[in-house]
Amino acid sequence: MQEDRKLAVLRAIVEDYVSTEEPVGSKALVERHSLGVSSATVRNDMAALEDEGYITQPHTSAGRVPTDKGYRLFVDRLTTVKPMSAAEKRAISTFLDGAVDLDDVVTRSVRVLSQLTRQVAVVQYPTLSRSTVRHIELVALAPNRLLAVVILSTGRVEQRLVEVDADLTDEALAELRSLVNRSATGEIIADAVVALRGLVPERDAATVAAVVEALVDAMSDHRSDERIAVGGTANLARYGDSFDSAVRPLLEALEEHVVLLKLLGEAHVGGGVTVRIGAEGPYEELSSTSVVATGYGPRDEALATLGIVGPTRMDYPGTMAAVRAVARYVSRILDEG
Amino acid sequence: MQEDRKLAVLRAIVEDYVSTEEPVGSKALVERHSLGVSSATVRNDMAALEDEGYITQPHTSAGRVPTDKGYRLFVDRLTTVKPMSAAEKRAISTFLDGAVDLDDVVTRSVRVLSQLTRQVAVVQYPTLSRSTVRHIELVALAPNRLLAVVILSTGRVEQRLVEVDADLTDEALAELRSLVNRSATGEIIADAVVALRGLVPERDAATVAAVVEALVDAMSDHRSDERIAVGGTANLARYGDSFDSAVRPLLEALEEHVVLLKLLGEAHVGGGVTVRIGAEGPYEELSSTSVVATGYGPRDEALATLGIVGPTRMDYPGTMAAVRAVARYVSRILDEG
DNA sequence: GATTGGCACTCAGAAGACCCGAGTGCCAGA
DNA sequence: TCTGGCACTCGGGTCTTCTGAGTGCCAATC
Repeated sequence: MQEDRKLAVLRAIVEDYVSTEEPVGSKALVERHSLGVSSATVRNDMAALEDEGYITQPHTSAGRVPTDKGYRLFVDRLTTVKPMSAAEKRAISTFLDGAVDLDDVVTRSVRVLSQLTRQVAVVQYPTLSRSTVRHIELVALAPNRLLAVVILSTGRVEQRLVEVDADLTDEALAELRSLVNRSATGEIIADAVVALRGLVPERDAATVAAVVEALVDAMSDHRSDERIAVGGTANLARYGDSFDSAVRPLLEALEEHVVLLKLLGEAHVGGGVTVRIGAEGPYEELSSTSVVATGYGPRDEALATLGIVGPTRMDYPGTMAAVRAVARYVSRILDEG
Repeated sequence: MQEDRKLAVLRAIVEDYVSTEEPVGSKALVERHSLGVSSATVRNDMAALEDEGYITQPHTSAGRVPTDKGYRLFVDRLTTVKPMSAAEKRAISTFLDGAVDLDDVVTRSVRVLSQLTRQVAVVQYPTLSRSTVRHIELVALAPNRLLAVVILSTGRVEQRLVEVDADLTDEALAELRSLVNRSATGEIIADAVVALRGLVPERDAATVAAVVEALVDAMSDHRSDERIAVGGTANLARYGDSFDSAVRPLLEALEEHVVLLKLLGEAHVGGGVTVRIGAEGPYEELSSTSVVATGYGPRDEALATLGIVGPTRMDYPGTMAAVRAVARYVSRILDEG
């Protein structure tokens, strides 16, 4: 028995099952793929593949279906990520180029990704942690009330209202503004927080403290770390069968951004596309869903993660290509912005 | 035949059908409600109600189900919006009080609303159109690059990057800043746009024009008008039956924010809760979904709309109460902020 | 005139019987 | 090692039967 033919059979099974959504039998296989052998031979190979745990039959006298292990082998060894067509590339870049700000980039990424893959797309907003402070602005809204705005290198803008006890003159505000900017501008978040906390004001101590607290709060706000955009949920309607078992927990996971972040979080920094198949992950309710994700960010720093969530029965090569392509374009845009 | 007993029968049918999800028969009705008459009498009433189009039977020899018209009558005449329990009120207010900024208020509203009603909640971000400009800030990021930040009375902050041809000195920037603030601060958006466009700069005409364009763009940006938060989609899993016919179009509508806005848009300004039942709306695919919505905003200005989307078969009194309560609390918070 | 008990009628959906054919495993022969 | 052949399995479609909830209507009663 030839080892590589066995792999060819596995590949054929995965491809057929993904496109037809039905268990594939030996006869159908030899008809649709030119394997050069008879169905009986294929049956022998299939029996071997089943012994090794790569495929399984839902019931006797039915065709075979890939197992998680089978998909894993397929993804790891039988897949060459096929490049996107020129038209698709153009579509991605022109669509993303139209974005007006960071939020819009994320929104558009979700959209393009879900449309390309026809799956549920998930894009994490760039995290604060590695970005640097570009500028801090203090705006007086009323004599005893001001708005602290932090502008980060990623283009993210965080704001906080600050109530102060003593009324501030414009001069005092200007002085304060330059004070905090001297300490924080150009620093990465963590250092900026330390520098701000270490400030020893000459006067207006209470006011400075209040402002610093607001700034620190804005910078270390975990809410923004956890911000996530989800799109393409309408694609869930294509699940059709297995509604309760698959869609319900998935919808719940999509609402629970913490869960989503954990799922995405497994994506490695090293530029590659990470694939988690079915029950490989920690959530047994999501045992029939896969995650395809990758990091993105300017200058190949993986500031955040994006990807898609879909049924284990999905077109992995195409999906991986789309995820990778979108991540690259987004990264490039962040580079320029 | 007594007219008010007929209405009591209709009410009983709606209530039973909503709770059991099954067509209700005459016998079950007299058992569960103390109507004081026999099932035969109820049958007569039901026949009359059916003639008038308030109820219908899915097939002969099945119980009755309310029609859209039946729900409409129920909502209009048989419902007294029951007040929320003290505990629920407390839950709403404490949860919403924890919000740190406008976006957070919206996010939390969606969450609390979907949990209270166990439906899909939709909250529109406060529109710009009626808000006023509180302050404009210009921040130099580089000599020929600046960030224009517009702060509105609703607490919304819009920002735009501006590239300018000539390098700007700090003095020139300060002058420009005070110029645009003199024209726009305190004005409602529409007037501010006119004022800014009418500026005749003494020098740096190209720069001023670029900044003004960015500001106008930020203020009249329809994207923000159309921003919407959606939550509780996991509740769709409870639809169970009628998956394709109901959930798919609904998921699509939830993705298409324009459609959602139209649905919500029907909510009147006049403080009341608006209910659109089934096919009353313009989208025939959503003929089995209802929308319960109301406006909200500070000082009873309806700046935006919030509400829920769910199956026609829903608990209208409870849902209407929840929508109203959340709208009130959000309005109050906007009042204070 | 409104209400009620009685009764014949209807029909969706559950339960069971049946059949078909796709697919398998295995074996003997090439 | 591969192939053709053959007996076997069994999920799922189809058809039939049966049951009971629910109806409509009528004559009797209040």
